[in-house]
Amino acid sequence: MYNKKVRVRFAPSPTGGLHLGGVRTVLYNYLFARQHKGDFIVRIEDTDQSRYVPGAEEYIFNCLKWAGLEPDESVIQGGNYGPYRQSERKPLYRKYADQLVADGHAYYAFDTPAELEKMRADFKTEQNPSPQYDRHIRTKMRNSLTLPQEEVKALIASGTPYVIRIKMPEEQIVSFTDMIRGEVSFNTSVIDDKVLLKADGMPTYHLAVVADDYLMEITHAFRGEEWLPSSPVHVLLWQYLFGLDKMPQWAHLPLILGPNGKLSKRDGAKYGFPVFAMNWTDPKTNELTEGFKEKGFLPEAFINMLALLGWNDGTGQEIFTKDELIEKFSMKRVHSGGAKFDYEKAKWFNREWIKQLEPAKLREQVKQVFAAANIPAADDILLDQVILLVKERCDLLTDFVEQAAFFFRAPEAYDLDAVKPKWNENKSLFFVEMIRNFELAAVWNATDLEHNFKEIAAANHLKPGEVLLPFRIMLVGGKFGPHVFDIAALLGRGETISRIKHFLSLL
RNA sequence: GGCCCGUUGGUCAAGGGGUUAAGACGCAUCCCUUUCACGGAUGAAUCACGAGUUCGAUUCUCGUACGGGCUACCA
Repeated sequence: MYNKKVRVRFAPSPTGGLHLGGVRTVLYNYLFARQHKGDFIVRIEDTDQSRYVPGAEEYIFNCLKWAGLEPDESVIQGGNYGPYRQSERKPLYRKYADQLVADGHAYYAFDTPAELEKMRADFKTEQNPSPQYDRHIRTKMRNSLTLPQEEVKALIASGTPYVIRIKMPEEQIVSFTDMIRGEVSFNTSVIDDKVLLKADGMPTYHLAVVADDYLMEITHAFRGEEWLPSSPVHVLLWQYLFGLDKMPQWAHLPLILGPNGKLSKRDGAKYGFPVFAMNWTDPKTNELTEGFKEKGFLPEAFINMLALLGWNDGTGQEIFTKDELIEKFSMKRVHSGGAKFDYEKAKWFNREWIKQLEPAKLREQVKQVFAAANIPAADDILLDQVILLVKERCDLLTDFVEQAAFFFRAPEAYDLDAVKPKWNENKSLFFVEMIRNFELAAVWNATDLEHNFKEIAAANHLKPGEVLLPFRIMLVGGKFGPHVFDIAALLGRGETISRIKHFLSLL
């Protein structure tokens, strides 16, 4: 299908938590690479040194590892196209910027931040609330287009800080074919002269993404829709530097929206659902933002849910394994419109995955959740039986605590209100007799337990319903859980009897 | 303000000239279950609006409205 080996990249900026949309971008990259037997690269876009956040890079890789979307090449795996951190590639970019200047596609600009600020203030009107450094303004600024050549040379020689800006051509239509939305075009007259190389010698995203995609032989570039407005800059740079025929195919992914528009970090706290893949603690403020992992999501469910947020295979199938996604994913079937994230649906995906996964596949994750809640569950065989019994009533892995804690320790509280009002001497006598019966029972399984229980109830002129709920509360503490005799069977004779005795003493 | 992208039930969405406009989540009712769930059944609920093209537009074109994104020496 493609004559070159497919190479895609995810290029995060390590400035904080990894958001839903980011993981979905990773996913689509990953699926596309796997489907085409290509390479998936992670390149760290850390050209803004002022936004450096310690730990963010490591955090991103931890998230990818958890989600099962690990790259083939990155700062971790290495590769033949390194370094994979743009800050370490700094010397590479300058020559491209210089070449653009030499070819007349870019120029030096000496305006200080204060001067730029003044420009924006001076030219700001109601009609134009955010003036651009564009073809009109650049004639009024201090740059190599307006200054005499000697002065430019002198300024550079004296070490005056400067940036290199692209010189946007006039009245040119720049267009390209986006894999998701078809042909997209822009008029260069309304685009400003973006900075390509900053005063500190670092490239901006615009230069870096083009140079690195070229150097790393990227064939397909997928990124969020928020990049669409700057894509003409990138197309022009490709044209000037490397030729349009070498440019990767672009796909601008639709945005994932929150309940009130763009999904922001704050939405998580506000609406009670996570936005990050994993817990993220801001090193400056120490503020913790909860992640899907810690909230109790399975990675299988998480990527399944993300894959369907903007894509579907057209058949109505919603539950997909990673391998199925690799086989069936298609960029052409990705929606062009943004999708509002629905936490209820996300939980449904998780519930489906919990239901269909074998207890052994759930065991380690349930153990972690139990450990965090101080629930002693050392016996794997017992744990697997418990998981099997309760998993269909769990949306999240953390629900296992509530649903299964009573298997491992006696209830801390009892729903006495559900029992007391209807309690009587007859019921007390029944349970005393049940204790005797349990003590003498030859076998201990759910079927026989239930049989005996009902028989004795009948002999005591009690309807099963009158004593079933009290029995449940004795064992569980509340009105929930699997079939009560399954619980008793798993709890064992000693524990069952002891819980009945304890409860009777409370009445 | 300008530019760009988008718009099928509350949400995710199939369908791309003629359909009773799929399906899923959620919601409601019922069945199953002497708990809570699972499961099953049923139901309410959708083509933003206006023109045009056409014998016929949810589907194609153009406007309008609405939503979103971008508009930094951030990515």
